[in-house]
Amino acid sequence: MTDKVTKSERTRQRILDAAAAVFRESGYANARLVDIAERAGMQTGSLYYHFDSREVLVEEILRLGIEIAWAHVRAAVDGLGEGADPVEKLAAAVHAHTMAVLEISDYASAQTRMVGQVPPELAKPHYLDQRNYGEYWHELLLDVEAAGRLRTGVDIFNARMLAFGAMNWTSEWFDAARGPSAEEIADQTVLVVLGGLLGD
Amino acid sequence: MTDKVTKSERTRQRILDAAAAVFRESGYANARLVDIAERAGMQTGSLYYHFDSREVLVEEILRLGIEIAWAHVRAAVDGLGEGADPVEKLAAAVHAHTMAVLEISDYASAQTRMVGQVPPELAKPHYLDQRNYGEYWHELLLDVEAAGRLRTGVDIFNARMLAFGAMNWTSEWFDAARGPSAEEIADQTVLVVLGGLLGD
DNA sequence: GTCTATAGTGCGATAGAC
DNA sequence: GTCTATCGCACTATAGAC
Repeated sequence: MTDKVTKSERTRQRILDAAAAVFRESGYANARLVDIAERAGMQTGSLYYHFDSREVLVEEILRLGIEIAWAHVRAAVDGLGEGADPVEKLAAAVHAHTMAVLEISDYASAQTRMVGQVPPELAKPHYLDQRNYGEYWHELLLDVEAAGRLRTGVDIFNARMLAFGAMNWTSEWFDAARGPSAEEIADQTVLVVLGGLLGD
Repeated sequence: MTDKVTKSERTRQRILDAAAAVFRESGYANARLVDIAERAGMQTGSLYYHFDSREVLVEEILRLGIEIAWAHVRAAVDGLGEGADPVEKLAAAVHAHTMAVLEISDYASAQTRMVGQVPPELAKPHYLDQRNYGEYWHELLLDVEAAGRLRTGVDIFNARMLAFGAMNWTSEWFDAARGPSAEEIADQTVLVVLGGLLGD
């Protein structure tokens, strides 16, 4: 009847955090369990007390990556209030998603990096998460379209995918040590993506 | 004194083509030499007569991927004539690069897919190719800027990277079997990317 | 040049002590 | 729960026949 988390649960979380960081950094192919274990402060074999396989670790991170990014996006959009301008909502969403990928969450970053690399058996259970998150964005864009602000001739599906490309690719070229900050990149992404999708 | 290519050279080319197709399809991690050999119509061990290792195969494909995409882009841009509008040149470049990635070349597609997945030792020799191609795009954008057509407040480096994101990510969602054709996607990419980078 | 057979290796996974 | 030790597999890579 206490809400204190068990030691096991905390360790499990520590492993997940370590795995997200390692997968973010090394990608799906090059991340080894020994790296994850080391970062979590234990031996490789010990991981198996908490997770059945490398695969379930990957699945969990993919799932949480979308969940966390989505939560940040939704918070930013909802923070504008119910009747906000659809264009402002879209801007908030682009900014929040980009920040989640670049700086806020190793999970979100690892998800975008890994999603195109994992074998089909692992990708398949993840499709539903992607669909749901995509559906959320689809509705943001439908509102923009209904307001007559979508660029003429642009299909709403293509628009979404091109926007995701610009946003998700930022993690490929963002370098925390040099160059523009995450915040700057997120601002620029808003500018360019909205410029691309809106107006005429 | 004949320009007839040797059998060995043709076989080497066949292996490269097979490898580009397999790497494009499966990504760096999941592409096995046995898949490549099978597609090239030989046994795994036979590959080693032509290539010293899997690594050099990957390096070659990364290099050729940029080379081929670049050649298509340059041809499209040059086809407009010397004094063409910088904006038209950019549009031609975006269209050509996207088409190269989506449909024209397994090498170009494999390059964009693998470049973020390969271990650092393999990525490093590839940096120079990326730099040179990036420099070409940088100059295209400088001309757009000089013509006063670049969107106010957009940094030219960020602009380039965001454009590459939109273009390269298309291969993640393009499905030749269903949905919009490569040509349609390339057209839409031109519309959105130019909308994002230009005007105000 | 290509084959078959096999050596070598890196890493995920398991077993059993503590 | 975590450790050490080791198994087993899936590859890459090599050797030698043809």
